[in-house]
Amino acid sequence: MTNKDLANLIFPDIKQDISYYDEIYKPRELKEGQKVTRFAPSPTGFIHLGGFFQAIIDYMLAKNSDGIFYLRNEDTDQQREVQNASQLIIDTLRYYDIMPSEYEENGKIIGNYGPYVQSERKEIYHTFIKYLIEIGRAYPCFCTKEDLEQKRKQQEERKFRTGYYGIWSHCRKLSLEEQIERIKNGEEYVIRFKSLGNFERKFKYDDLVKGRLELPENDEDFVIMKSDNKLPTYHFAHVIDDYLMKTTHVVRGEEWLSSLPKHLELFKAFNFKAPKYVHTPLLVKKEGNSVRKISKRKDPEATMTYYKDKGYPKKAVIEALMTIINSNYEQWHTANPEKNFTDFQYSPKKMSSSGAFFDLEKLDNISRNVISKMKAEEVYQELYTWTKEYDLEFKELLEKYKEYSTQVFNIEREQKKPRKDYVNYSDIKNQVWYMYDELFEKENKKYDFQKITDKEEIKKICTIYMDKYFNENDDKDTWFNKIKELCDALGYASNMKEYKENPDRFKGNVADVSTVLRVVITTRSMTPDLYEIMKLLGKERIEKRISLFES
RNA sequence: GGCCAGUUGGUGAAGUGGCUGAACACACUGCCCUUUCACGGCAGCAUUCACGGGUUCAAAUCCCGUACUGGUCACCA
Repeated sequence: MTNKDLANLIFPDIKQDISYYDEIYKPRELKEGQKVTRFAPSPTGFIHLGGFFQAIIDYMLAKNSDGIFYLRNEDTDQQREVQNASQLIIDTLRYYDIMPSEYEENGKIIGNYGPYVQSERKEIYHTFIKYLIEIGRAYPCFCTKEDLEQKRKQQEERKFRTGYYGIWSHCRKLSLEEQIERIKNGEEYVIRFKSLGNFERKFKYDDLVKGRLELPENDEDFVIMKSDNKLPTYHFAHVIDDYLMKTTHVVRGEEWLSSLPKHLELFKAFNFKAPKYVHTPLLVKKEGNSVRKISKRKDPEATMTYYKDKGYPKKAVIEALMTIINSNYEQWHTANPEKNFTDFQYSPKKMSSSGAFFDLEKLDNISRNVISKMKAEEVYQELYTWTKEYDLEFKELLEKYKEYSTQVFNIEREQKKPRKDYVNYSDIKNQVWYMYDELFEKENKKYDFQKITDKEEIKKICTIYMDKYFNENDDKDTWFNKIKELCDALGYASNMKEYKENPDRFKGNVADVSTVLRVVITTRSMTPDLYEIMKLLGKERIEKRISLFES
């Protein structure tokens, strides 16, 4: 009886040895410095903000070095797998325009290192596991859930470290004969890695984000192949795939740091060169006084669909994440406004190594800036696209009044200091609804008058203004001068300085009078430039609104 | 509990022994500009870098200890 017999018993169909795959997956022809990165999510639902954050880093690392970014679907956990999730992940990457150059979609493999779905790579993993068994570095374990549970209890009681290691690794000591016999008897088993490490021994490791680390060696005989579906665990699949797919840099969350010794020992057992690791800080959120990982279940903003639903421009979302990734990104971006974010040189070393808050307020601010820099036509297009999915009523209005809407969005826009009214696309309607009669008329109007609230006085101001002063063709200065004339005629101060010096001499000032007009026309006391609003609405509609108010 | 990591303002953070009397951005506050609101401009906002000790002429930066926070300890990734 030899290890080889055991290996053949477990994997009778595997004929090739591991060198076979070195023929298939040749080293990539990389120039000096080119990086190969990957995004490797498990398809358990919508893409998570933290995952997306890592995908951007992967993408940056690859683009910065003119390297390769690929996508691998880690679907070894069929229990938690969610239908369509893998498609959703691709859709999100496509939506944000950070597409990998190698991936698998609808069963179609794009790239030479596939398949890129782990469940399709079973035979590969089995070949490598078989090899490990042959060289005596892996063995079957027949411990049941109950056995393990009991072992853990004992360890806790006796204040030992929990885990399957050293004297606690029961099945490691089984004889070859017994192993073979129990398998032949049809007993359930997993395959465990046989660790040679010593927990008391530390080794130094340089992580690209965290810097120098001191970690204990792994001594656990962790599971590398599951019993039911014979798929590998993450630890094993990671090592094999990133070796075969020639990943140079592994970007993953820092929750993986503690299992790094396992991975490193596996790489060593195969005599593979390990990739470099970029362990990114977790995205956290404040809850009361404590801080916790941002969670899909509790936080709507943890799911990438949130940003699409709200209508944040893609650029804004990426920019917000980039400022967390490297805080000097903002300065770079203001200095190079026309450049694409991928031109920025990302540096893992400059990344904060502690948990980062994703600040929605900051996102709002970035988003305002992004939208304020767009041309009116672009706002129209983006908004229109958004409403198709989220606001059909508004979509119809946009269709009906395309030219007009573009002009509305252009109020105080294409100028040196554009307004920053719009936070995101879902917010625009709240800002411009009064520019559309359809929306204005059905609105339950609350007129927000400020200083002048007497209805008769308001009527008087409106009537006299329309009769004697309003002219559709006036330019802005003439328009304002006429408002001032109106003030003089009615006993309001047309000059603010004069008013401030002698407030008692006047009934009010030009601002108060403007506010009256503004509120009657829009119901709001705060709007963009009244002149432009009136010009767009036109005489007829202004009159209609005045009479609507009076009735 | 073991192991690992982190701790600079309300937030993201710059910072690797003297150029920091702690950048920059967001938020906040005040003033100015002004037909409102915004925008913009100006100013303010950490006498101090979790705490305690040490090294040094000099420490947020190096060392030790303490506290707190987070991660991990699955046939989940």
